[in-house]
Amino acid sequence: MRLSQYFGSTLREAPSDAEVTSHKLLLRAGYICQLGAGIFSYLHFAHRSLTKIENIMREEINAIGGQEITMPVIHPADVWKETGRWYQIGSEMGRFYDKNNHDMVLAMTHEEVVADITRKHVRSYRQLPMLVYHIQTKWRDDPRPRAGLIRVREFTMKDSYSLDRDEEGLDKQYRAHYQAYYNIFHRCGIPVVSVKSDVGMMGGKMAHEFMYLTPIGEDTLVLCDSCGYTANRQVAVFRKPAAAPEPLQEMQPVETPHTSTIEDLAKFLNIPKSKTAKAVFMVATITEGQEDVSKFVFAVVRGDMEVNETKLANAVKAKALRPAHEEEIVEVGAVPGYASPVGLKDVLVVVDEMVPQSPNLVAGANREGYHLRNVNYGRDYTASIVADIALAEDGHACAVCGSALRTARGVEVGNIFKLGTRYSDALGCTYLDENGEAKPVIMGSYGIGSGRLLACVAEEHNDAYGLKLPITVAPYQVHLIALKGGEAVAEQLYADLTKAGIEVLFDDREDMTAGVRFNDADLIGLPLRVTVSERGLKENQVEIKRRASGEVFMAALAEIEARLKAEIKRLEDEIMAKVVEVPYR
RNA sequence: CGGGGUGUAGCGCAGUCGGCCAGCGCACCGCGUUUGGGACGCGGGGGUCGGCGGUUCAAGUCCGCCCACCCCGACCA
Repeated sequence: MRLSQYFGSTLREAPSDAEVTSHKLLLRAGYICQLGAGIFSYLHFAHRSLTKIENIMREEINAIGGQEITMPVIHPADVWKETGRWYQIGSEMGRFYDKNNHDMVLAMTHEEVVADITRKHVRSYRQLPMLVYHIQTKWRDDPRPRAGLIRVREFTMKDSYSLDRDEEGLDKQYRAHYQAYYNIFHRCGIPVVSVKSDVGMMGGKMAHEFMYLTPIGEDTLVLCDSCGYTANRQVAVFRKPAAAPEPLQEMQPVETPHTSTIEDLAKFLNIPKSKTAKAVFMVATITEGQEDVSKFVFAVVRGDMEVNETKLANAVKAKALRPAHEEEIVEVGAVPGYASPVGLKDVLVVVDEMVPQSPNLVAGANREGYHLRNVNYGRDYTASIVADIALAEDGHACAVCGSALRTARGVEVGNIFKLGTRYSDALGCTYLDENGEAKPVIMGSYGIGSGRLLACVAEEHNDAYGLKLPITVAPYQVHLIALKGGEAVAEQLYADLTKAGIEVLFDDREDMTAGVRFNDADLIGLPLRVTVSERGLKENQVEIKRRASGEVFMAALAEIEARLKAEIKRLEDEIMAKVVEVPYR
């Protein structure tokens, strides 16, 4: 590729819209061009990098038995109605009508379509197990696209779907993906950690997310450095400190003016926050039969903890959960700031498992300016549900080994789900087993967003001058620069090296100073730079620079092809050394 | 959806107490000089000032409505 012909251009300054590093650099280096919120064109550099990333995914998924297919981007709504997701998913789904006024859907994922193909073609246990995948455009009308390619509305995803006869088969394919995903990310040059995660809108039983750790991440992870426990904070468990047993005391009101927060209350009564009960009010949307109903949820955790809304939503099987408005709180008879379940009726009370084990807590009196001392679960009130609904925080004890947990931010670059029979049941995917008995196909689904992955690679590999892409992801291997007096030789090198199978980007632009060329090379971030100049040619040499380390050395013109091939091999070996087996957890 | 911000040339910005032809830097075009880390001189081109409506002798500037984009939150396989 000749840089003079590039469709796009480098920018000295990033557009003011861009805030995160990967976004700024990908724009400035001419990789991407934004069309609308969360909608991008991928110019040739990005296109080539994405192709490389996608080919890595192909290799790894092929290696575990995947067969590549292509499924449509536009679906008739019928299949989505059959699985119910047409009704469950809100504004995130792109919907429109075709010319006959039929409901249509822009694909946001492909479980429905895979299940449809399965019910039409899979008959016998002899056809299983099966693994199919495709690399396809998705549309998710995210409420808030952000951070360049990190969170977009239109994106390309590699998604695989496993079909199995039984749980053992599913588990095997799930674990195969687990390792294949690590391989993919390592080959792209980014470190990731896998965490246990919530199943969300996919439904199903078990899921892992693959997280690239970065402060710009929007998920919070909980990690144990001691035993390796990792989880998305949404589902993270921790060992809750047991309260010392003590005899139950008699419940009695206490006047506590201006203590509408746990902080103030603990200070006013001079007790630890763990001796109080915190009330949190939410309104849940719960599906009952065909209908969605709103339910007021009164959640109680110990005062030293926060409510985990995902855990709470799962505990009440809610489809959605939002904080209650003040009027709604008053309506059920509670007093904000001084609330407790004591004395309330006909309210869905969810209590964290720690609360019944903590005797003699201070809780609200449902009366402005008053609390109750020595409130005890079972004696003074009961709950509809007792469950783990507490949020894991920095310093909490690891549930597995007891060491202190740590939180970190991450970007979800991939996920794997054990779906089970949710889609098979809904769409009627069955096979006949050896006994001629019809059984539901067991499914799994596994996704990686390629654009988001590219953004994370850019986020990981850059410096003040620009990108420093790994050889496996960079759009070209070599950035060839001709300085004054080196033009003719550079032309020849461009032809020779390209012919030798080396991917060369040739800066053949006229009337550019050396500074501009070097700066653009640093910005675009190819792993190797070759400079041909009068100065070097006097000694029959050209200069090679390693972008990642900044090392510079001269090479004889006659040996340049061999030297570059050796450099490329070295860079590839460096990456492959990171591709190792990762213990499953 | 709630809160905040921004919209003036391809990019970054000034101009916003209403007042001539709307400016600056970079980029772009032409000529010349330069050429190992974002050169210099001379000469150019490029704007429905986000849109619509209003106030006014006069609107980039004031008022109203709308749109787009960014950030925080809600939401999110």
